[in-house]
Amino acid sequence: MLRLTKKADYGLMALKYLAEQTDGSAHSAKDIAEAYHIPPQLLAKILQTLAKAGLLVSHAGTNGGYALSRAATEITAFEVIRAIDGPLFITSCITIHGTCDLVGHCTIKEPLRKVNDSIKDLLNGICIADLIEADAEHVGTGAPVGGGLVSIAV
Amino acid sequence: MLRLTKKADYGLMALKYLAEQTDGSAHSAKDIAEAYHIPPQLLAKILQTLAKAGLLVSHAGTNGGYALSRAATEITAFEVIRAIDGPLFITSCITIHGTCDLVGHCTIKEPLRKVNDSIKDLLNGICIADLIEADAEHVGTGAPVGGGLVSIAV
DNA sequence: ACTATCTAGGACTGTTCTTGTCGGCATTTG
DNA sequence: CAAATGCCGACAAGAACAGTCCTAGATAGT
Repeated sequence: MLRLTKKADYGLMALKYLAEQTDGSAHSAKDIAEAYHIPPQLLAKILQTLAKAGLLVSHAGTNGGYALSRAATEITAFEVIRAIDGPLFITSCITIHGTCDLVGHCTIKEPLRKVNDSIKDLLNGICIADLIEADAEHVGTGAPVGGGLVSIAV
Repeated sequence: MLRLTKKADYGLMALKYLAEQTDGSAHSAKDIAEAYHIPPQLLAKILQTLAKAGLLVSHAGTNGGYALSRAATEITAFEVIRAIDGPLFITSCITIHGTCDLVGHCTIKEPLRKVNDSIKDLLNGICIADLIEADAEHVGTGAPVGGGLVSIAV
């Protein structure tokens, strides 16, 4: 639970891949899929979604493919996840309609909304470029995420 | 996505309910279920799980029921979620075995592990008592969660 | 001792989500 | 035109989730 879908995983990997390519040319879904052993057709879908969300620019035809629409420092993990997996709601109480199955009975909606926002902030503080510098001590670059990136035993 | 299950929701609500009762007596699954219009048998299961996890103490028999095993300030949201939904892994790369479907290919495992830990910290900084003071400005009490509990448009 | 009330826990079912595949169509390059 | 590539909708298998049902054991009150 509290799990990203594989699609979001794949999407992040693909974005990272594109961010690492500095030649400026487009890279096809097939190329990326092969690089990471991801089902090509599935990745194709994901890239299409990301393109529609404006995170990628696409170019059809021979030698076509995808490229980042912005600098890798300007695309956040939150945008990617949101584009692929949809709006982020950690609880069923927080829906698009703002209503809850348990209207009037749910007592944890507000507290959880704050948690929800905190996670959003967290993900918003991480950009694609950060994924590349995986060895850096910090995760966030801009957001006030706080220092406590301590591993807690599961 | 990045969603708590309803069970975890229900569990949190039930814990909050129990934390609000100051009479010290036990409260049955049925009582709580009725208070929140939750399917009684489902809540019963959840409470059993929480009892097995040591977060609740149970008492069978007439006038039996459940009570918190510790102070509401000593039970974190993370414990509840972990007890009900299992270990927290935001990505399939981070598993119990530590292995990834894409062994050797997955490039985002380490960055995401940090995010994972951050979310754990966040949830560990929230206790049942915090759910009650829903109007307080802050969410966390102990963890260095950072100030940015800003709502970001979804 | 009997009964009502409660927890404990297994089995099962229907629904939804996730993952992945297939097939057809549009666009661009050579 | 043909090959490469993106675009899009439909579909299917499997897993996860939500919820129900039934039975057994424990306890308090009478």
